[in-house]
Amino acid sequence: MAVAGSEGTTRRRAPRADAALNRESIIEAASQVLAEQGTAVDVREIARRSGVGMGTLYRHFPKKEDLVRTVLHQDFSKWAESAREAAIDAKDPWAALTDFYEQALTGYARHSAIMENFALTWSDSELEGIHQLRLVVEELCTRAADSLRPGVTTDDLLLLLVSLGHAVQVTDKRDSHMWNRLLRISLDGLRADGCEPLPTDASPNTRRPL
Amino acid sequence: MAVAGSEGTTRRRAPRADAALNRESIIEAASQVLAEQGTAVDVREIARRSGVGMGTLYRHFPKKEDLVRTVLHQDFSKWAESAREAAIDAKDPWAALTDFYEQALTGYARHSAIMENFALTWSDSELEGIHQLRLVVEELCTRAADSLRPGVTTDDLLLLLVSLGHAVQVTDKRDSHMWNRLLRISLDGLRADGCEPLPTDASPNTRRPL
Amino acid sequence: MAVAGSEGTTRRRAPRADAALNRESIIEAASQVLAEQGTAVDVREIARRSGVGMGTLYRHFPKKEDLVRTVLHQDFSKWAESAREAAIDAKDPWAALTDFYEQALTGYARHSAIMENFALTWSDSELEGIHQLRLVVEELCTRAADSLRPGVTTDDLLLLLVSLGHAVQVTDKRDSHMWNRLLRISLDGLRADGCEPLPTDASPNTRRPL
Amino acid sequence: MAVAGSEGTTRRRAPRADAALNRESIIEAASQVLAEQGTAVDVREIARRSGVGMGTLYRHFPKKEDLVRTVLHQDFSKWAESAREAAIDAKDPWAALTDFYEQALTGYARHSAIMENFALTWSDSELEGIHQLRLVVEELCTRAADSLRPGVTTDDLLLLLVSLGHAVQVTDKRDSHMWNRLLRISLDGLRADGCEPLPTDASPNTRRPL
DNA sequence: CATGAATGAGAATTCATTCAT
DNA sequence: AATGAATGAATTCTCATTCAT
Repeated sequence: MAVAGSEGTTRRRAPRADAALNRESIIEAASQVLAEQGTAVDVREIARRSGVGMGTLYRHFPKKEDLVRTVLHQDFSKWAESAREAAIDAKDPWAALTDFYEQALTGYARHSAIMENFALTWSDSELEGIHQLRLVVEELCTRAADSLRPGVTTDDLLLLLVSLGHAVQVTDKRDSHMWNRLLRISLDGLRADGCEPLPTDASPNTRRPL
Repeated sequence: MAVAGSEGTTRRRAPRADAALNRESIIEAASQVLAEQGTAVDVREIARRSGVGMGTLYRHFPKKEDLVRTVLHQDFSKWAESAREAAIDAKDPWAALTDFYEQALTGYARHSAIMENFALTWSDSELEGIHQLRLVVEELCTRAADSLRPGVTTDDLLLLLVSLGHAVQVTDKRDSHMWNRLLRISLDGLRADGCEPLPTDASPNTRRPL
Repeated sequence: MAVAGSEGTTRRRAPRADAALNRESIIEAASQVLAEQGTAVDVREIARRSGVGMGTLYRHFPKKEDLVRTVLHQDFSKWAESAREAAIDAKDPWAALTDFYEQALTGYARHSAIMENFALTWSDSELEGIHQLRLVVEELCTRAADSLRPGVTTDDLLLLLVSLGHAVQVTDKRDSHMWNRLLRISLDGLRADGCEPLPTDASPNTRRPL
Repeated sequence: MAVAGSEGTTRRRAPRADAALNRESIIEAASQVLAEQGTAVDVREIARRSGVGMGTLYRHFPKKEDLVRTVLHQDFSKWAESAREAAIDAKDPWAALTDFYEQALTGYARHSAIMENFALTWSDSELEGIHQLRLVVEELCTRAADSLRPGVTTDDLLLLLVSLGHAVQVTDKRDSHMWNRLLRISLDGLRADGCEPLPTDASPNTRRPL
């Protein structure tokens, strides 16, 4: 296995003794597998797909969690970046926001491990990648402030992303119809048009204020 | 084990009285544990908490799945019922809808296994309990038709519940603030006020139609 | 369960507190079950079929083995008796022998536990029932001495019974054809007609004596 | 476990050399244990005797049945081969047949799992090894046709092997005397000498035809 | 430094036997 | 004395991590 120059199952193996290439192979394979199956994957599946042995994998990442963290860091960053780019091209702040959600939900919401982890850590941003995402949202929030109903915060937008991301995962892969409707609904709810402001501070559990 | 007079975590060891008590202990413990940890729990943890031996547990529920199904069935039904009751007392159809969401999200959205299962099966209602929930939502949807923006379906409302349910799980237990804001946003997005209708049929992946 | 006068699954339950009846129920159920499934049966299956509780069963037979031994004792005796009776009616000693085998193989060779145990203990007759069977065979052997090739012993005839009994178990229940052919072959091999005698004493591992 | 330098029951722990050695250890240990105890063995016993951990065993054989099948396949083939070789050297077709039985019964009839499986599958030859054995018997049957009483089939000879194999298992290991006598008897019954033919086709349950 | 085989602590399930009622 | 629920050790199989080569 891992014959120099030949091709295993998926990835190419370091043709020479360059550890960095191996590391990349592992991360790439792990990203795929984590996206497909979430963090509960068997480490051996990752080793298999990356074309390296278990020993090599564990040399680079002494614990499964180390590898997972690394991959999530990277994938979160890619996610943030792709969504940010989608937002940049928009003609106005509101379009930027909607394009951001479109892209974020289309591109990465099927990444099981991403969503799994996003759900757990969106608020404390322990992962660098999540922090980036938060920064993007923060900027969008600021820029679209005029179109947004008053009181909407970055955390609101992030939680909405978590929430819709889950809706995406839960609906049929070939049918973006369902979650798109939900997105439309939510975005309309975020609009300034005639809606009363959201409460600015802590007033938990309040029923509708009328 | 199950020392007389002492108290385990939850129930008494039911010195013998009736097996029904044990069965209840098991279900109750399982409900707790499933709520906390989802369906991936170790069966032994359930046995431990209910104060019974493995054999007893397996006498009542020959397969782990039997126990899980029983608990989910029961908890889904309780969920549907509690949410329905909250809706009944409302003064108008719209209030019924909002109260329904309030209650549904407050009461059970922390139940990991419930949400886990809801996410997987909300659309096919294989579980009796989910079917009940769907019926409730269906009725609410019909009754609030005037207040809802045109085109909103039962499936939309259910997916919204899945989605917000996840948001609840993801936010701090002692702070309903965050998800409540999201609920407000979503409900406003569902309102008829000046919003264009949602597309009635298949028009997937459309950006905002304007 | 075990309602007086009513009928459970198979057996009747002791209508009054007569332990002897219970004991009989247990033995009869055990006999059935052991015949069907061999000694590896679940004790609960026996309790179920006999209509008594586990406690009662274990009161009568403190160990599974006690019950098994009792049943085997009884069934071996019945076996010996039925085979002996078949032999008694025969018109001559040789016919007695063949009728004995016919009956022995037809009647009990499907009794899994019997055959299982017969295989293990045929030579030391630890069980009373096996001893009876041996006595029957001994007598048949003596009476048919003239028709049997010289040197054939009771042990030969018993081992043949073990051996053919296995053949019966191994062949299709509805086709006695196969094992009947084997029986014919073996019986012919036992006949005096022109065959040299079997070695009288210990000459183990000898190839054909020429 | 598997202390270097010490010796378990059978093999060395194969310090690493090659997994093939371990695989062999496992198969060899399994063969022994299966021979001794039949297919109901505890997998751990096999792991213990081969000096490997459970994980190793399960790496090589993902299911208990895989291991059992592998061992049975191999041992059946060895059996068929050894018996066939014994038959080849014989001076005439009849001697070939008797030598075949001698060898078949001497070599493998103590192998519990072999006989267990042979009993279950002798007629449908699902296992490759059994098929080989059947082919050998078929050839012997054809070649010895002149010496055999008319009507004897391959199935008769196979069932006889099953039957005598059981007799071997049932008799004392150090005394081949007993089953050898039975073999002599059966072989004589198979001879053409003055015996009426066996019924060619279906005439089940017939008593002696006279 | 790479490899992938080996490890062994779990996790689900079964069943002889005990014991509270 | 009868009941059948409760017990828990034993059994098959999995997977993160280590280690010999």
